[in-house]
Amino acid sequence: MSIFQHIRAVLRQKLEEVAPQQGWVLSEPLSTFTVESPRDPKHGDVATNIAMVSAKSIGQSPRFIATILTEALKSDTAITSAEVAGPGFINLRLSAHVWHEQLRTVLEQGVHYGDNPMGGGERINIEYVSANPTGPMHAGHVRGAVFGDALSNLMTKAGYKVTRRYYFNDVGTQVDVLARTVHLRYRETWGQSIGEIPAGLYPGDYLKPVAEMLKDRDGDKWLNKPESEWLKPIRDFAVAEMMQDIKNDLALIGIKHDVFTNEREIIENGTLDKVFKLLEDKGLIYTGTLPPPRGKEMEDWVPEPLILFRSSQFGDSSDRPLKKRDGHWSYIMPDMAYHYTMIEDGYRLMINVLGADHGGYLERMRPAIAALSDGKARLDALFCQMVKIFNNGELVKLSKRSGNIITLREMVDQVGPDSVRFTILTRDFATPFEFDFVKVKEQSRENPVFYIQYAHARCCSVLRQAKPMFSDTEISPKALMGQDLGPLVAEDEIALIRAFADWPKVVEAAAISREPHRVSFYLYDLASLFHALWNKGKDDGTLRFLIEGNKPLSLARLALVRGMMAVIASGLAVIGVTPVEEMR
RNA sequence: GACCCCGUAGCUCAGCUGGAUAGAGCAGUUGCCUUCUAAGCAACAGGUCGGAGGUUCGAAUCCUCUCGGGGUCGCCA
Repeated sequence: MSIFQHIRAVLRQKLEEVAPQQGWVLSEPLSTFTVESPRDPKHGDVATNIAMVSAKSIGQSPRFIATILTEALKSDTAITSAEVAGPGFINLRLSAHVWHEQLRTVLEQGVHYGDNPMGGGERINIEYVSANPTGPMHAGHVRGAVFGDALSNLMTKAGYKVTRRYYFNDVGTQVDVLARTVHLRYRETWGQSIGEIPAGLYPGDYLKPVAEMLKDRDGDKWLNKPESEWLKPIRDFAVAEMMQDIKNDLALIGIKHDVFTNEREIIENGTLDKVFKLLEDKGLIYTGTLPPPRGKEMEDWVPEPLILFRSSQFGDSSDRPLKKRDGHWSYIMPDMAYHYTMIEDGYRLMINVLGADHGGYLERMRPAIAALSDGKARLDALFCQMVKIFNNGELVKLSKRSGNIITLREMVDQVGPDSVRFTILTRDFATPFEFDFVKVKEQSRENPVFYIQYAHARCCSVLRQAKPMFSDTEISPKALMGQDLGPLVAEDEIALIRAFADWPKVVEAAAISREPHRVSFYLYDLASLFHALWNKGKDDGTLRFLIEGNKPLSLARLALVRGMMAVIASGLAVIGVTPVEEMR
């Protein structure tokens, strides 16, 4: 049980004890009060607003209730002082012993410290990136990619069994355009003059290597053949190559998916037909004509009867066509089948990380999932807001059409993977993100991520110093757990342990709100406490971690250093950054 | 016509499900390396939290309205 849970239980118990004596009637069960470590250390180790929250139902002033409670609390052995403050807060100080036990817990659990059981081992699916294989990873993909990856780490830490999934469309217009462009580049490799890339095909040079590989594999086989013969084989080849490129690019920032699901397979293995039949059997499909969309000029709008899904029965603003006028499936049909495979597989929660430009997706897909799972499965979408790229204050217009893109590879080459990840993960995903290439490059050496890594490196440095000092003593975390931690009494030392105690709460809150950036800020604050402590040791020799001739104190402080390393490592694992042993 | 996101220091952003004097980094000013790595520390300066109402012990946070910026509203993906 964590310190906060313990205090919580004590508070509730004391209140229930005191209430009958005072003639208070507790009309509702108390659960909304908070128990937290206050920002201002003057406010004690732990603060609670229980008196203020319960004031109304009790019918007494918050300060009066708080005064009664503080008297009762003083009998608890973990609590050394309790006082009323401000409008009715109760500020508690806890015995050093409580904090020493907390540190032992950290040492015992290591990188698993902060793991939370809230997920209960439930399998969830997190889909992210999911760019179609028609071009390289670029700046626009990076945010969702890093966010999705960190969210997966976070949810794993919070006790979920996460499948990291990439879903891509390898059917339809886009991949046909890909194939045609590759064929053009292929002709180019044979010395044919192709001129400018025609409008409608993909510009940029990135398909040249693909064409070269095609030439190596197939020779001149497709040179003078009609499109009907080469379209399919070249498409399959190009899609496979592009997916490989994407995987390689993602690996540059440490991203690896567990499962790749593609549209073609879902169509070819009959899942799509099965889903269609299923909806038909449920009476959710009919033929009808939709009104033209609102608020948008539609020049080519032709009212025509189409096969529709009754999604308005499930909260959608309109029914949705499953087939286009030309008879092909509309994109939502394979997507519905894709989600059906996951429902069949037992997933009840699916999280999709999308760009803000996919705003309408959730409204369309949720009804289908409700229908296909009889309301048992749920899709959540997290919309990462747009990334605007600036170059020294000037907005860079990115467009795939003109071939003006900044690739993921360029970003990583110039800024480094850790800085890229950390910069993205110090923003709420819902906040529009301005990424100034020049500034981030300039600041890459002073990126806050190094501040955190530096704290870890300093810990390692202390350990290196300690080894010769204590050549006869084991200084592993497990061994240090058994040390007497009594010498840890300094205010700043206890403050650090207090911060350790916050970590599990940060994990939980971040997981509930799906906000991995909270982890970044927590780690930064933690590192700040450590650096301050370190520098105090420079001013005052008695505060150094290792004190020559005082082994009990040094070993106790080594335990603190080990604890720091464990929490930093535990947090950086969520961010996806490796803790370093030294800064170079 | 409807929906979503954002508006906090000169700049980039935090502010945990309503809490105590609104925070950090960068930029600016000033100190600190004979001592575990100065990629660090300490301090100064910088704000009508877009605006107006409301809810209550208490609002940057919740509600309504409003202004500004971005996104979406297709049989496109």
